[in-house]
Amino acid sequence: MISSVIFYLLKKGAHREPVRITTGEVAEQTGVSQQTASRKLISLERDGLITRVGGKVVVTEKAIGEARKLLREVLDSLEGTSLVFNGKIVAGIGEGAFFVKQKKYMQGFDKLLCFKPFPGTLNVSIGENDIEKRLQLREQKAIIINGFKDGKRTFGKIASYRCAINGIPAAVIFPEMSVHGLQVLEIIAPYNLRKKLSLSDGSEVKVEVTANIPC
Amino acid sequence: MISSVIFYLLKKGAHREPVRITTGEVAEQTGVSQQTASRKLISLERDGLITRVGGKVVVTEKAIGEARKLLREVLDSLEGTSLVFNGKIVAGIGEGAFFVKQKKYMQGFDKLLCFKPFPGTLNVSIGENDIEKRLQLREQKAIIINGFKDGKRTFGKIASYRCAINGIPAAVIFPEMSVHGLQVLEIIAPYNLRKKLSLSDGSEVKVEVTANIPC
DNA sequence: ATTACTAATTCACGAGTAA
DNA sequence: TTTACTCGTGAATTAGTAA
Repeated sequence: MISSVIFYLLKKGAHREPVRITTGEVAEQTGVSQQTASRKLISLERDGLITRVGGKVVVTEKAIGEARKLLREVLDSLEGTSLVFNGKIVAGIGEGAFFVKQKKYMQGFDKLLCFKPFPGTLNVSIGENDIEKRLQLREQKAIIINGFKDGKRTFGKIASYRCAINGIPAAVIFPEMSVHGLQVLEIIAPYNLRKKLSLSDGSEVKVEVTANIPC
Repeated sequence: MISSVIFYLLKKGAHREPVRITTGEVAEQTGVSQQTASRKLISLERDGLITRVGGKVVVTEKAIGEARKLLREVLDSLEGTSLVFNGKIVAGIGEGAFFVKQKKYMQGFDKLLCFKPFPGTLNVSIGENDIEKRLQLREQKAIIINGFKDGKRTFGKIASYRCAINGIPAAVIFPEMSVHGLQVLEIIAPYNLRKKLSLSDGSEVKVEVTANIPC
């Protein structure tokens, strides 16, 4: 478990190289006695979170990974995450509109994204370089629009994130059962974006996705 | 003191609005009993880190500030901080060269920045918009080159950060007793940057400063 | 100087439970 | 349901100290 002792060691740069750190110093900085600091370092070492050689301390990869994950999660929630994609408009097959129009989805969008989308999706093909960012995005906490059943057909849930396309508020959606691969972002907005932004197939657009930010 | 309970609350977005969070939930997520979670929330409330109204929890500004500070510090150390300045070359008064040439400083640069600088400084005037970033930079942990006394004269310490100017490794220095204001960044590098980058007064350059990153 | 053991102590914990 | 009280227990902490 990542403790304040690990945070202190990381602040000291003990993840890059062995750093001379005494138990007394840790004690003072984390508000415990020297003996407790000693015990904590021993137990961190036993748990494989640090290694010690000759009074110098190194934080292990394991601990670095855990710490980074925790910090990222909290900081993303605290400050939001912004990812910018550059892409080009590509033609859809009209399938998007059918899904977006579904009443239950509409209700979900209105409630969770705070707008009623225009019945249609704008497909943006992102560059090779942005695929990595796309994967990063999917690690962010999404706004989930629940799926539902409609007699014969099942409509899966939709993960979404608020975004701005060329500065206009919108949302990027990742339907559970998407027909699109990693290359295409599906965008919905309160209006017909093609008209509003005068877009046609091949137009270049900038999509700035902001995760972990409220309406 | 910022605890894992605060982190959990922040992940839940309890810094933006009151969030319904039960003691049982906190207990489960932080690996303690419901009773302990209850006690911890009570003590957080007593310490003014959270407030509770009708089962909903909000994290106070005080706690948010502390958490942000801690997270930033650790994350900066872990991942380094990168700040990009755009600026223009301006003429110096030759004073920089005199200081940089001092043997003691030279030794310090070589040891801490891992290069022997060309005896001269390149002055980059940054835009209005970048002043804020400059202040941000000075909050980062600097590489400190110690000052010294030379009989009559006192040479103050120099704070420095590694950087890349138009992609070339260099360092930006902030002498304790600088003649420059907030507008000008002083750059040193292993070579004559004016020649190497074919710069003249007024040339536009990009300076990417990377703090908290080793040589 | 620093580390970490043992012994004494405390105070944090979970169980049980009332509201 | 959830919260938070009391109480008994022991794990975690500090003091003292040896190495």
